[in-house]
Amino acid sequence: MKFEINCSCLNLKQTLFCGQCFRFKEIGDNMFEGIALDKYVRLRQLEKGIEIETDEKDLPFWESYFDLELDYDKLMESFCRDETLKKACEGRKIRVLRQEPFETLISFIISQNNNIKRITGIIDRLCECFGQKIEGGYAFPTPKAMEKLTPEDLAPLRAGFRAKYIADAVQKVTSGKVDFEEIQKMPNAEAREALKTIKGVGDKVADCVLLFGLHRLAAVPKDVWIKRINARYYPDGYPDCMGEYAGIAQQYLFDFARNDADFSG
DNA sequence: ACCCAGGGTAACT
DNA sequence: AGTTACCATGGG
Repeated sequence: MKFEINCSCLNLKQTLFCGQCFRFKEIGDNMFEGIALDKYVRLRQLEKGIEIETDEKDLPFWESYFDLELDYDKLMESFCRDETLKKACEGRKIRVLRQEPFETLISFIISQNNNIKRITGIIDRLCECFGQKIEGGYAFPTPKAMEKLTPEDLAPLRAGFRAKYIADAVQKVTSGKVDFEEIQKMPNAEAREALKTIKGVGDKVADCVLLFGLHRLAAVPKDVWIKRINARYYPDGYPDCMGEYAGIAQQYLFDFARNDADFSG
């Protein structure tokens, strides 16, 4: 069934392809399809919102996924008090999605020292090999479905040295040593340390899981692009207007750095 | 052939 | 505490 949703600040193309999620494709003019966890969806960009094509029972899932409750107009107004951030927000309507923690963890372990195109390919193969077949493709594999996998079993993914990290992450999650419900109760610094007990998870990947998987909007993953932004524009730290939403600001700065800002010199 | 990619680890000073 | 080689793979 198709549902029209009115909402501000949601450009699908920008939101789905800004490096926070890896399972969507553009299938036509302003048309997209993809899978999150075990749910397939088709999306269309409207002038003042989006059209969601999905089973009626899954509509609340997708409304939550796009975090439609959060007032981005108010946020943008605040961000624009900073000159650099104002430039970064110009022409961008990106929402930070509410993704599932395990899928986010595995995805961003794969992301380390890697590029978005290849990350997407590895995740595609992961889902085809170990995920359940569903309408439109393959679900992201559950921790249980991956429980016994060794790094050798993961060889078909061609994830390179990250295979052993994936295996350790699965082991920590299935054993309960890493428990997302417990981590969600912790303050940011403590939650980050808990995630870092996983092999191959450092500050950056942990912050990605906090921001994209646990919706901790103050978390700022510092990848190479954000480091360039920080060195040039924020050598003395971030302005107050980012506040508790610095993670969202970060997503605009990241896309700005990759597409608009000139870092040639 | 060389360099880089939404980094982290281990082994050094 | 701060640097550095190395880790697989694929694209420019």
